[in-house]
Amino acid sequence: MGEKVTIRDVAKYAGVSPAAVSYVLNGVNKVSDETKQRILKAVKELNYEPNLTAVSLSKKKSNIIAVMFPLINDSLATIFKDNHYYSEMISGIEYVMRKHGYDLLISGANNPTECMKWIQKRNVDGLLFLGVFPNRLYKEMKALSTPVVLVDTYEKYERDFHHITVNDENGGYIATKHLLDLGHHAIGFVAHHLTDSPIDKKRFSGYERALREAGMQTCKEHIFEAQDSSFENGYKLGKELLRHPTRMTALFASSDTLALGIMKALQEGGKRIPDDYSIVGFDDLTFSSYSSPSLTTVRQDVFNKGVVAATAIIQAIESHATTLQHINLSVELIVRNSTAEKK
Amino acid sequence: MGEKVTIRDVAKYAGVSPAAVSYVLNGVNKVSDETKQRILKAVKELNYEPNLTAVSLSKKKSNIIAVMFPLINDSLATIFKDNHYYSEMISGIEYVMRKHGYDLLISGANNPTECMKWIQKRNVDGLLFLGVFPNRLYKEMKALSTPVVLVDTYEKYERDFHHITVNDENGGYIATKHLLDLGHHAIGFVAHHLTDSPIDKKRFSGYERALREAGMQTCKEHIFEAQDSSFENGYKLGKELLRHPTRMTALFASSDTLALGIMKALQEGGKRIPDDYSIVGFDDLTFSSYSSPSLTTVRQDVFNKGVVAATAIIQAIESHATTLQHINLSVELIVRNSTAEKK
DNA sequence: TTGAAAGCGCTAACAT
DNA sequence: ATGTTAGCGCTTTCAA
Repeated sequence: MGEKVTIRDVAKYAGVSPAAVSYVLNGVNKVSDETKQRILKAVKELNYEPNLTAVSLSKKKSNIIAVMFPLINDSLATIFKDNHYYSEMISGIEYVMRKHGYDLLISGANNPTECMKWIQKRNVDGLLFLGVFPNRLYKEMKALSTPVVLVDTYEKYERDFHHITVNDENGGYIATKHLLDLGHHAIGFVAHHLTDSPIDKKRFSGYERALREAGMQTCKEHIFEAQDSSFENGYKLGKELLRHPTRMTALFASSDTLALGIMKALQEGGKRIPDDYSIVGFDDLTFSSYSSPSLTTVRQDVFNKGVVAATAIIQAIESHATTLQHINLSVELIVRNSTAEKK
Repeated sequence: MGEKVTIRDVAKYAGVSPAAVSYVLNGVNKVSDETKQRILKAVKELNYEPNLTAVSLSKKKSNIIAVMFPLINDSLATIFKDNHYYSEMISGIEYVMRKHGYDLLISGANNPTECMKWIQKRNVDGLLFLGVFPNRLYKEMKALSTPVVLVDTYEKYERDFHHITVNDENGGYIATKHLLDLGHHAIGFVAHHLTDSPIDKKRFSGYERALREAGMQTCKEHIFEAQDSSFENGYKLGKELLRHPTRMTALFASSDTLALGIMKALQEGGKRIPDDYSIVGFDDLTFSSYSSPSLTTVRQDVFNKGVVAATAIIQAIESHATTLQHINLSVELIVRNSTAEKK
């Protein structure tokens, strides 16, 4: 194993210069067909594999793309653990990267300075930011010459980065419309963070639009914030709901995990879903169809989102085009058993 | 941004040689305190960050650890998507690696040759194999000088690699014992793959042991294979169960996802959990406590498993010790609402 | 204690 | 078409 064969070995073996080998390997058309064959043969026989570290140093290109997650309590734990969502997306990202010869580095980021340093040191070719980071981070990022693709972030940064989003406004709209069509009037909206999260804002405006079209107004008492997208906070919120009688008969939650947590608490409190409450989630995670009752939700194709994000960053890296990409993916309503006509 | 400051710039600025700077940065005690301070000052003022690619090339150490997943249908999809389990573990791994200055590369592997090549090319310092891979892969891996830590693989490779496991046999035992204690006699066992999966075999022997101690025999009709750990296959199996009347009153499934899928199918078929069937899962994923009913399961601390695995690989890399580590983590039974006394 | 210089393995400008 | 050579940025041996 230790006997690493270098480009020099190949060159010697083929009776040519290292440069010639490099040319052949990099598709530089400077070598006669005859020697080319000889070189290729040597490569094969010696089982030569170029050392990517050396290539990186020389080309100043690492073929590594980093996927950054916000850090919570100094670890990816919460985000990763409670939100399936990201693993599905990473699958999509990995798939594309592997096909294109890039490797995928996973890292948490919170401190902008640390993050910037790390990017420089590691020499990554591109960055994918999944989720929402502290504002300062984005600001510093702008100074970066490395291409950045943002996933799930809004207008604020449109001018500075590529980004991939889904049609959250429409998602909020169709979810709410569905509930209205079922005859519900008092419909709650459960956000993660209404103030911090651009995504939630969008979903909320879809919710508002649907109500408005139905001639209704949003009502303060029907808006809730869970702080994050965990089951647990959904559950807590559900318990809270049980304590305060309300005229609501339906809820639209900004994520499936939240919706499922709420549903659980409500059920434990003796409420029946969908008889007492209709519930709609957002995302359509795998297990949302396996809950009891199965969850009506706004589906986004998360694997595909990963594919699109990875494709975008690779394109940004390889094309040197200066135009920013802004891709907005569509969503669709999946009606299952957590929603029903208002009694 | 482009103006990358190199070690030479620092040296010049401090009026010393690049070597001196390198010494200081690497804690080599060869520099007078006076110059050391001068160098440190220069580093700070120029905001110097060593280029890790160059360091890698020079030191022949990348400070990158790769986490390998088996590829299914050419993507991580299934494994990642349907099994939450891995995301929780990655959180643990990332946490430790970041603390120790390693970066985490994620990659799928199936073809052993490709995999080996990739490892060499990328110059990774260590490998973490999550899950079960084709036999050929392990065989080739042995030739590798790079340290490898296996997670969830058994005896077969004990002599060749470090590995982290949980006490699966005991898990199978306590799950079954719990069911027996509740008065169940006909207890089904649902495996992923009984033949291929060393984990399932262990869990199965725990199951057998409990039965044996209770003076019972395992019964062929009570053993099932789901093929993988997806909800979906659990669901299918549940549907199957509905079609074939059985005297079973309890089921122990080798993963939570499987258990939840089965539960769903059974519920849809009008069966009541735990009244008609008691169900026990394995893993204790976050959402297992949020199902209806919440799932009784064998808990393993997956985040911690990641922490332990990462710690082991780093130790293997840095200590050059030749003794193989074999760490077996404990499990515990979490009794929730999917199990009850036999009526 | 300090520094010059020879690598690490590859690429690319330049010369032949 | 092919080879020479000077980097890429850092480490480390060796000499001063």
